[in-house]
Amino acid sequence: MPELPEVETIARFLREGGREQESILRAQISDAGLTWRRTLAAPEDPAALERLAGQRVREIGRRGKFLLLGLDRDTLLFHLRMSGDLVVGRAGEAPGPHDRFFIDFTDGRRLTFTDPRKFGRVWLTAEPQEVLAPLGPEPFGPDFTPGWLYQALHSRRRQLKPLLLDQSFISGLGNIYSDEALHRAGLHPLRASDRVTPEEAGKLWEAIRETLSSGIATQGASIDWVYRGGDFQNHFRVYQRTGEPCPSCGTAIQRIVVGQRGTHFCPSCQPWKE
DNA sequence: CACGAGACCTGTTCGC
DNA sequence: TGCGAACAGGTCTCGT
Repeated sequence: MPELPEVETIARFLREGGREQESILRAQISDAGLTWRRTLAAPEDPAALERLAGQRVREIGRRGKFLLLGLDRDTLLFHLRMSGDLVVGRAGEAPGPHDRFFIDFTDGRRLTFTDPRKFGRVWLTAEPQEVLAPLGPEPFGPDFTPGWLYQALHSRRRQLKPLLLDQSFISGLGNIYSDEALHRAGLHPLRASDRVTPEEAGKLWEAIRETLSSGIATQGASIDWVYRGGDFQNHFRVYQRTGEPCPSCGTAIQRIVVGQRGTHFCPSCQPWKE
């Protein structure tokens, strides 16, 4: 599930609350539990989770695809990878089969990290910047400008699709939103980054922001069993629409594999160029 | 530096 | 109906 809009949606839900659910801001941790060892990326020793007890949630944020819980002395970072999710429930209940990590609060609630495929990771650290350091600019941050994008595209020679997926280039895009953004920009996914013109870079800049904005506005995409609530899957232009007509021109959407990822595009709106 | 393959995992859907 | 193959929102590591 989790690309920038889905993680942002979850962060807002935890911060602002939702149906029947109050914010976990200021909730105080009483206990923590780990039911799948490898889910904890740091620290090495799970016994160190004991230091969570007593700390309160002071801040809830997102950086790229990381969800951050700022505590009194530490930060908890969550990366949901392919199938992770964060849900609020009652403390004391038996963990479900896919629950990997949880923190209990003194008010009787529990925040559970659930993740069927076990790819997700949690970091507990006083230095979150060390985990986040490799990330490229935030798509809605001040560093991400059309001019920056143009020069960054030209500082390397990569195919556009894998480059957009590279979190050290730009943070937050995943397979859905990169396909959607390239379609909006009218750029072929295999186009060489250093061949893009300033005008095309400007289009791509705008397409990335518009695509992510509509994803956030619809509370992310829910596909299969993995995610709940969002509606962006009903607004896909190309993603998982192989053979269906392009919403702009009617041409059949094509699927190719790029960097081992399914890639969807309109051969007419996104023509191949050297 | 760029790229492809394999690894890490489980669950669902597809094709015969 | 059954069963193996293919596929899935991500990222890391290794070899070329």
